[in-house]
Order: sequence, then C-alpha cells, then structure tokens
Amino acid sequence: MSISSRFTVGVHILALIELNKEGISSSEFLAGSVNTNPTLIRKIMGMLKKAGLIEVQPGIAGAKLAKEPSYITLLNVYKAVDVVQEKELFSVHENPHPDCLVGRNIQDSITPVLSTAQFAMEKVLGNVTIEDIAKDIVEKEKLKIQ
Amino acid sequence: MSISSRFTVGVHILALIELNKEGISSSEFLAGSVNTNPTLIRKIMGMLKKAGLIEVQPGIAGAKLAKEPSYITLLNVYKAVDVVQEKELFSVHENPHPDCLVGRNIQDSITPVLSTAQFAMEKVLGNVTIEDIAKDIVEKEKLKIQ
DNA sequence: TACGTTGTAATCAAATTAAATACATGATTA
DNA sequence: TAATCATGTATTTAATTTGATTACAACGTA
Repeated sequence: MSISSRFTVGVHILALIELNKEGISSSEFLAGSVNTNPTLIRKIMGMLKKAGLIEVQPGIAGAKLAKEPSYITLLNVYKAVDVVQEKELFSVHENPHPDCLVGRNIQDSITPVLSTAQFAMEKVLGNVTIEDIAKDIVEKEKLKIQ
Repeated sequence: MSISSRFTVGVHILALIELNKEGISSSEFLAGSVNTNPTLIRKIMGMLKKAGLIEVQPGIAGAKLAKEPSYITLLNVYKAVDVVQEKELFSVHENPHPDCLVGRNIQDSITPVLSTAQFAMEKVLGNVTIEDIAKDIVEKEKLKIQ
C-alpha cells in the first residue's frame, strides 16, 4: 500500500506555480510538467483551492498561490488533498471477539500507538514548506548545470 | 488509503500467543479472537515465522513466540508482515517532464522528506514491544472489571 | 490408518487509484 | 454577440490491492 500520489502531485503543482510566478500556470501547463492529464490537475487544484492554498477562477487561465510559499507546509498539502484520514493511516481489524481478553482490549491498546506514529510522520511534513522545496529545486538544478 | 490490517492482526496474534502461553494457540483459536478465517491467520503466521518472531511446525498445533515479548517490537511485526516497503509509504508520480525545471528535480527534492517522514513513523513503532501491548491489555481489563 | 493441523495456491467481490471522455459554466476577444 | 479557451465536475474504465473463501497437499499424533 502507498499513500496516493495526489500528495506529491499537489506539491509539484504548488512548487511549479511558485517558480513560474511570472507566467501563467494553467491546468494544461501544469499537467505537462507533471506528465498527466489536465483533468486530474484540475481535480487536485480544486482541493488546493478549497484548502485556501491557491487562487483559481473559472474561465480565467492560471493559478496563483494564496499565501506566501514559506507559509504553505507539506502537511497543509497532505491535508488538502485528503490522502490519509485522521487516525486512519493504519487500518485496524474490526470486530475482534469480545469473549477474548485480547479481542476486547486490543483496539484500545494499539490505537494510541498508531496515532502517535501517524502524528510523528505528519510532524515531519509540517516542518517543510513549498518555499523549501522550490529553493531546493533551484539548488539541485544549479548542481546539474555545473 | 490505509496500511493493511495484516499489521494489527499480526500484533493481535503475538499478544494473544503471549497471554495464552499456557494454552495452545492454533490458527483456529487465533482466528476466533481476531474474528477472521484461519487461512488468513496462517498466512500471517507464515510471515511472522519467516521473520523469526514465532515458532510453528506443520502438523503440530499451536504457535509459540520465538523471542521474549520484550524483544519483539511493533516495528518487527510491521516489517514481518510486509505492509509498507522501504521508502515507499508515499507514492511519487512517475515520469514528470524532464523539460521542466520542476519536473526534472521534484523527485530528488521531495524523496528525502518523504523518507524522513516514514522513518519518524516507524521509529515510534520500534519503541513499543509486544510485552508493552500485552501488559496494557491486562491493565485495561483490570480497569473494566472494577 | 484416521484425524487434526499447518502450508499454500487459487478464486472472488469490494475498494481505490489514475487515466480518459464528456460537457456545463465562466471570461475574454474578435 | 459569437467564438474560443479555461475551469469545474460527473462518469467510465482498467489496474491494483485487500480480505474472505475454498480447496488441497504435507505433516504428526493417537
């Protein structure tokens, strides 16, 4: 199992909007860079818009960031594109048997650990911003050119 | 998306083997507590055996822990049942367009963050043992009885 | 030799993902 | 005003994964 690539596509979209801020980032343009179809991009753009991360208007070509890129974390994107529900990174088997000591207590015992693990993962995403990614992309490009 | 319940079922199995150490933990017995079918249990038991966490023999009823429960972490179980591959908790969109600055650098930029996030999650699992879970189950049971 | 257990392969329905098509709605411009 | 281009959204499709289920071979013991 893997977390949907909607998340990394979302990050790609935002980083590209930022680095292309002088140009027009239409869904078709973004789709070209991501290498997928514009419909998927528009679907994700809709989620990013709903989360207040970008500004888009029907009929008007191009999306803009709704905040400074240093104020958009990867966690914001992750939540926006809805890839993992709260406390549901791990699925827990349902209906363990209540007549068994373990069966009737395992869920309560294990759930806090799973939540803590999920939060630890999400915290890392919260410490990285779109600005960080955009700058790193520029940095990596410089290294390639040399 | 969610990580397969094979993981929590694996933890359930190990905790039950530990708490039922005086009895015989056959796949049918374990399946009753988990509330699933014995085949799934045997499949997971096979993975736990392969990882050196339990001892089982064809034809002989019952599984035993292969190590002290204080030496079996949830991370051991998680790796044993193969629910998430290394560095693949997040799926990254493939084939971004190389003619775009972002397209040709996004993977290298984002992969380290994703790996760090995954490791942070796994580290939490590595800090909890089957003994911890077993003791917590007994503890929670005591609270219920009062 | 029976019987019960583990080990394993194969099949099935349900859910999720990403690609693709189609079309309504909004804004610009010729 | 009509044509064009963009966004927004619903629907369909194939591929993949999950968990349930059936079937049966291999192993041990009574």
